[in-house]
Amino acid sequence: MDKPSGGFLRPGSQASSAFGLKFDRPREQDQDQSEAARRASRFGPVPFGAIGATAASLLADGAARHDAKRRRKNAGPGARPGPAQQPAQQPASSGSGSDDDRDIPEGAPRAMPMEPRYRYGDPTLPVSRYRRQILYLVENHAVTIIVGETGSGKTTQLPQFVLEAGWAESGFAIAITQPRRVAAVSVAARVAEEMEVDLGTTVGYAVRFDNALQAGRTRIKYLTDGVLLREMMDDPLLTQYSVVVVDEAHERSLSTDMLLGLLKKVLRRRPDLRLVISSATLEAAQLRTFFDTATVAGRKQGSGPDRSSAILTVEGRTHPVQVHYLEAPCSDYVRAAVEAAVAIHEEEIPGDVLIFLTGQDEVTSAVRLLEEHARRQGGGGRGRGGGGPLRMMPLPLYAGLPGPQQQLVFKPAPRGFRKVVAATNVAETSLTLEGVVYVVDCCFVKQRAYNPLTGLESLLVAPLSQASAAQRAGRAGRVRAGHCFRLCTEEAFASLPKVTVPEMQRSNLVGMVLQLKALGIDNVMKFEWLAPPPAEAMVRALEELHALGVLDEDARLTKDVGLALSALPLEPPLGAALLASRGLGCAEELLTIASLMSVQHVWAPAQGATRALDEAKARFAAAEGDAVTLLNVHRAWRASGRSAAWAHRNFLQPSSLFRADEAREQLLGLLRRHGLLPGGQPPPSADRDMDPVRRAMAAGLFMNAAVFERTEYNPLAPESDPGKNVYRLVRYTAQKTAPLKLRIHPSSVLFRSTPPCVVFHTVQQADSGWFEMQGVTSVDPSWLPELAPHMYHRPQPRGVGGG
DNA sequence: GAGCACTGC
Repeated sequence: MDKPSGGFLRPGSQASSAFGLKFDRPREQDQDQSEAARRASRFGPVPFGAIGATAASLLADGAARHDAKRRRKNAGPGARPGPAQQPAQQPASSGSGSDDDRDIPEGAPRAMPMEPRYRYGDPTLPVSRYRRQILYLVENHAVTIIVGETGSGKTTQLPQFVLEAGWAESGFAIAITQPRRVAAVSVAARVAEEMEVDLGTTVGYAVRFDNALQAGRTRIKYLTDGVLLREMMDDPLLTQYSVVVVDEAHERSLSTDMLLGLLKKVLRRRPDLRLVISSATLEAAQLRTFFDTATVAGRKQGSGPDRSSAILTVEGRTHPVQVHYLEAPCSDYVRAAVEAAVAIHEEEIPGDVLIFLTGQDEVTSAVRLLEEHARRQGGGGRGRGGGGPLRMMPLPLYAGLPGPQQQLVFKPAPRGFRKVVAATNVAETSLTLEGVVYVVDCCFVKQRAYNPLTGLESLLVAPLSQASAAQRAGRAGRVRAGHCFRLCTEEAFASLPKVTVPEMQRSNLVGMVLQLKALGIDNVMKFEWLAPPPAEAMVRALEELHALGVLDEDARLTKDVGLALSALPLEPPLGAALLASRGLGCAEELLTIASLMSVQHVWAPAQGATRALDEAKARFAAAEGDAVTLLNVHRAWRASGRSAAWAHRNFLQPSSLFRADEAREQLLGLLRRHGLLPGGQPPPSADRDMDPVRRAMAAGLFMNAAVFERTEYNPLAPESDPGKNVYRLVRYTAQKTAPLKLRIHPSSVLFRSTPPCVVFHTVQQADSGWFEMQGVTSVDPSWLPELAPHMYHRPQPRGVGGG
């Protein structure tokens, strides 16, 4: 590699280049700030950030409160518990000096300075200045949207404000949902500490497999959105909660979107319930529109809160990040990212570098290139201002990385070293690295895509959205002012989508429709979606559920399969396989297989040792395919006494195996509780006969049945080339263009064999366009019409069937 | 010939 031509970070220089990468003059401001500026100019001076609530309504504070109280009184029993003590009852401290010197209209109420009577919370966080406004809005609006930027403290403080205002009295609790379990647990712990209570008393959490709660005592409850959805199955109106806070709603995950749609329904029935949604800027307006259209019975009667949702913007506490773009597009972003990182290392003052790439593969090769460079340079970073030469310490980071190796990334770099972390999207939201000052962003992301015509879900590399890019850039501003290098031109960046397409619109909806049906929502086509999924995707989900026996001819949940499946925390096809296993006498085996298949990262990443990984896999490999191989793995794992050392020797991740064990226990318990397996005796086992196991797999995964068609040879390849074995989906697909080319994924134990008929768990689309089947089980094609008569026997009604 | 990130009574 060449020496950098230097200085590309210095603002003011016309343009700069590093290793042949030319970056434009840096932008003055980071995304968020310019967005804030635009917002301000569009809306005029924003009184303490409140956009949804007019200044007039805020000025009418006292009167409105009085009205609200009267209304509540008239609402009769069952009405909201209501704040006992209203901090907002304080007269507006208009014009008084405060810690906020923004331009506030004369006479408008101002943020109240922290007062000693508030016991809870951290008054130094930006959100604390908005306590009074937040409580006002929560009191008076059914829905409050808090646009809280990173570091505003909303996640920890909001529930404390609401608690102290009396919303958790008379047995009510406050729910705060998180998209990730680690977040739910760690935030709960932090809030308990802030409030000086034991975790699991006043403040608790609930995530799958784990909770710290005391019924009747826990007032602030952090939970994953999935857990809240599950709670709705028993208690559709969420009667134990007076306030539900949906955090990180802008991520627009499948379960967040579903939850918001359901909460809109709940609000109609429960005028006493308050919903607080935290979101990033770009999504906030859409959320407001969604909730504004709520027509409410309660309002006609003059009870209940204002149905127009309110938006409050709370600034974050991060440092500015300068954004740099390429002058000309690059053709290989992995190489370009490495070159940029090297240039930063050699030219810039200390501070860690975080590189965003799309996949494990890219991360591994970037780390390899960085290591090569580090070796060649003998550690030659200048590290201006660092005193002495700084050496580069390249590290990988992705979700499948075993725990101990992930930990390396979180340790501060040893003295004299600069960490350069090559990461996938984990580092965008799930994991936070301290000490990052430079972000290099390839501006692509690997994400789920769903084609309702083929009914196949796969992972594809797609251009990043501007919103995600802003989030990635923000990772450089946590400790001090930072820099973000986007590996695209500014023009190209401007043409990127503003926000990421919600998962709802690019997923298979089978699981979600099942859950809605279980909640008694019969007409799922009419459900009010925040982002309506494609009609074809809905139709396909209904067809699949019908084929699985979950829905009857009238699209109602069936008593046996439908109700049972909705109780299981499994993808419907795996759940169906588990249910089928009971009749086939192999529930013992299917419990194991379903658990392992629903846990990620069972195998450790090869990290160069592909041979060794293959050999390890070969020790468990079964001719029946990957499901039976997992069964063998689990039997050997148990025989080893669940030894972590044994797992490591066999390229298995003990943490994943333990998680699968937990899932297995949970599933077994659920089957027994619902009378689907008798208690007090072990589940039926097929022992050594794997035919029932394969039948059970086919009974659940018959949608994904494929038959061997032909071997395709590449005319240019040498004669020794084994060619590619082409499979064809058995079921009909609505895709009218070229037929799908399916093959067995190289990670499958069946990769080198050619079973005539298989069912698979997932499919992956390779760069070459091939769909590669993963989690493959060889089955007998004659089983299909037997096990799935809806799909493989009946004449085609419309779109389904055939084969 | 090789795995984005999550989640669930």
